[in-house]
Amino acid sequence: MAKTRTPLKIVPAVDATKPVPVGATERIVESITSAVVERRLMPGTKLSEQKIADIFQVSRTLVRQALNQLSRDRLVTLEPARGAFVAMPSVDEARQVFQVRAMLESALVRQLCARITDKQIGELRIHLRDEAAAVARTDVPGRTRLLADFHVVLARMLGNEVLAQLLSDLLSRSSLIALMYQSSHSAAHSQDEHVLIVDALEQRDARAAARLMEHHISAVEQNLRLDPHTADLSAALRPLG
Amino acid sequence: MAKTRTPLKIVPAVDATKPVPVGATERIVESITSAVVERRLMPGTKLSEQKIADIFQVSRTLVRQALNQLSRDRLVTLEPARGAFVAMPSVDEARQVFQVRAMLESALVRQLCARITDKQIGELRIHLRDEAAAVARTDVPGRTRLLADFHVVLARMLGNEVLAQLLSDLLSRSSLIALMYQSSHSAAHSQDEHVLIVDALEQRDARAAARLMEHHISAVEQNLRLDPHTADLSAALRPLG
DNA sequence: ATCTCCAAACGTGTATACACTGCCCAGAAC
DNA sequence: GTTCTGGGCAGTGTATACACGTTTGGAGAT
Repeated sequence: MAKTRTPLKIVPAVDATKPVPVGATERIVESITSAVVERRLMPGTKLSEQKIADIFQVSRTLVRQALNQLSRDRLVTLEPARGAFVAMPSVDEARQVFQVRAMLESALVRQLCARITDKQIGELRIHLRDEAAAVARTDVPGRTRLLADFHVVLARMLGNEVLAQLLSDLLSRSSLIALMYQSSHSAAHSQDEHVLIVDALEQRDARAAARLMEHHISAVEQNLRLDPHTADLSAALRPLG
Repeated sequence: MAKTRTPLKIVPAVDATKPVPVGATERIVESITSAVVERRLMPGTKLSEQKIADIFQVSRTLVRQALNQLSRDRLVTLEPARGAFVAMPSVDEARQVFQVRAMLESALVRQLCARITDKQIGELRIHLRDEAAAVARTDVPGRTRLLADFHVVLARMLGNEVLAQLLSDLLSRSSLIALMYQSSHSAAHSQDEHVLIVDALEQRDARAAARLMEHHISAVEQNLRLDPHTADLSAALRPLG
């Protein structure tokens, strides 16, 4: 294994999709989060403080702050006196994340049916169109972000920022999980299910929307390589760092 | 207003109820969290880095780490170049927290009915007894903690640590909210409702358990001084720091 | 040739130093 | 008397220094 190739594909946040963070710490957090979600950083990768500090031209102090935040988001794990690594969520943790998502999001769409406006339906249709486009052109980072954002957009439509924030965290973790236990659930399939959910919302059918959402999340989870040869996989991935 | 009285009633974590944290940062986080939950720190109180550092006999570095963590938990707010303050959740935020709790916890008890064991019912009964005892002897910190822990214990019984962690955060925030918008919902009343929920769990009546839990959370929320003269109250509390 | 042990280097954990921002109050102008 | 201005001070924001634990590479012995 060539040790000389650059292990860190973190670029100082030239991400135009989000409002550019002003604080140095936030910029680092955003960059690493993006790098993980967009599959440029593999689980288990060591995140050396000094290397990151050099990349961002700041001192280790700010890097440590960023890594601490990321560890609270469960995107990186901090091993005492050993360093920070991109998290490797266990199978149990993966299942638990999806269980919580199912709880939250089925309740979310159920309540959303009662108060969603036609204008909001229109916004969702636009989002679905963007998703389909990203899927069609095989834009992996773009489609990953859009498919995740769909769920956050729903939360925002409830007008509940607390919920939106929570779901945002859970979706980042879901991305990491999907990355680790490579999903066989095609993006196209996910996108189809999103359409069905919006259809149910448009018809104000709370029961159907909740059922479809639960089915969607369950489908994504079932298509992870969790249940089968999980021991093999995690063992195979262990010495990857 | 006497400016000379000590504003910080933080004691270096001699809390025997939880497994004592080993790390210095964790100890500080735990102490401040306890102080807030147990009503020894009022919302809006300034948390000076140097003063806290003196109390815990550590450098500002570790205090900053702790304050950063606490700000992520929304228990303190960090105002740039001004300092850290005990958070003052807005009315909107309060409602949103309770809405999310209702979503999570109704789903929680619904699923718990299917798999709860008699042994776990027994553990819950013991917890209820402790609650009742704390209420009876008017042990405000103790009863507050026990009434909140009830919900976390339920989450743990589902075997979902992710959910338990999430709920733990939401309950800390709920405590802060209850402290700020002084609840008229008596602890005794809350305790009674906990008993009813366990009764429903014992009978494996998912529908009833969910309904009771939603009612319970709604009751706590309704008894906050949110809806009425909210403008007056928040204005009155503003210059408290 | 392989294993063990020691030492040096690397990297993290904590403390300290310094710069800079916002706040408070004194003093002057109106 | 009120208001605006400027300087000093307290406190945060970032960087740097140092101590300690971990890892790694090699020398020696079996």
